[in-house]
Amino acid sequence: MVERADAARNRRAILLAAERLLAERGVEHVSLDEVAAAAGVGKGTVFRRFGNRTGLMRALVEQRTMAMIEALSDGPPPLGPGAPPLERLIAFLDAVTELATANVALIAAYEHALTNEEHAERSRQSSPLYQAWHRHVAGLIVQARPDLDGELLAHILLGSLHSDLVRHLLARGESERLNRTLRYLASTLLAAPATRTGSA
Amino acid sequence: MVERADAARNRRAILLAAERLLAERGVEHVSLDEVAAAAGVGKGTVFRRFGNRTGLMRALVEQRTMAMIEALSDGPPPLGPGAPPLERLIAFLDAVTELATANVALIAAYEHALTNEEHAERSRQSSPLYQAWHRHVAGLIVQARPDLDGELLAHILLGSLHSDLVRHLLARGESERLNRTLRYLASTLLAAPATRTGSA
DNA sequence: GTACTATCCGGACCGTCAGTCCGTCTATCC
DNA sequence: GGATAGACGGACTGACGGTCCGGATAGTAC
Repeated sequence: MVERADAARNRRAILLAAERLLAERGVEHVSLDEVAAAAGVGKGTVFRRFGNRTGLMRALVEQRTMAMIEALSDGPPPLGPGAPPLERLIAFLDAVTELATANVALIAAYEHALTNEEHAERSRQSSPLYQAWHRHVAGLIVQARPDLDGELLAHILLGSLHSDLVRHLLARGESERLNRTLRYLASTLLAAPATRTGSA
Repeated sequence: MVERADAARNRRAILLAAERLLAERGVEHVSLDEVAAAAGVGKGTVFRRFGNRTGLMRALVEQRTMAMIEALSDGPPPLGPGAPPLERLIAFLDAVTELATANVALIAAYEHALTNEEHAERSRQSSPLYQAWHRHVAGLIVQARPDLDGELLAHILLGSLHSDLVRHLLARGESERLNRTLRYLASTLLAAPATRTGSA
């Protein structure tokens, strides 16, 4: 059964209203009651559509990141397949920094909702979005440097995009600085192993 | 005026109860009502002592980290002053990994409480504990590599201790793996600049 | 021991919010 | 036009963080 027209209309209205409110007030100052009111629907409708607060936030974030995720596997290089690992990694970091920068409020809302979840294995790492990103980065690292712990390093790299830090930097208008350091970090890590003790 | 004996007794009881409950159930399943009940005091007492949820969590965390923070400036090398930067950095990462590993529940509780705070400049980065750590790490990086963005790299390094990730690794009994990769990362970063394009 | 007071105690109370429930309404299909 | 699956909305619930204040008590002075 296809989604009824009124349902589709309401879903759009809710997403739109949520996005607006989230941008206007902070993450913490938007209740689902308000979202419902702003969208001109009942609260029940919000929950029927999105399950819970996290569901709504996830829908918002996915809306903004889907295109990029698809470009990772199907798009043109260097983001998509075809370029050497370091180039792809840098392209990815650029793209993800830009996304994170443009959507701090949204991502903060999503992460926050996640950490408030019940389920044992909540937490950032278990969200499908994060997993897709992580798989990608870990894969690239391992391709270039099979001797490293790509999986863990990918977590650490992605960790620097925690909305906390991004917000901190954005508040001072320094998102470009984040990007520069990430690029540096990536190049240093992927460079051919130096003759040095203590390799991983 | 010195703290009254009953007040001191209650403070200890509350800290103890909170710690126990936090370890038993998860972060999200401990309300201050319960802490009060478990400590055998009224709820008002908890709030008078610690101000709010965050205050209680902070007190718990500080209890566990004070010793290490003092060792950074006053203890023997390599943790304290006297050893070369890389050694000190590695000693610090060892110490902090151990702390984070041993106190995931506590730290998760603290971070979570922080992100629920009202104030604009909440967030991890603004807690005094984090700032002390950050200052230390950033200082060491700059000492060894004045050409790098030590401040930001310090954020990224510390970011890998976000309780999220630590919990993720601990759940699989791999805290030693985290430590190994951090050591590697630190050594690579602090190594003398290679002849490479794209330096920060 | 008594009296006095600064401080603390406890738990009833409040406002807010995520999430549920169910009687009513309506888009869609025939 | 009528039947019905599914959507609608908003009152309701339960939980929680935080406040308040009348009553209790540690500490002190004598």
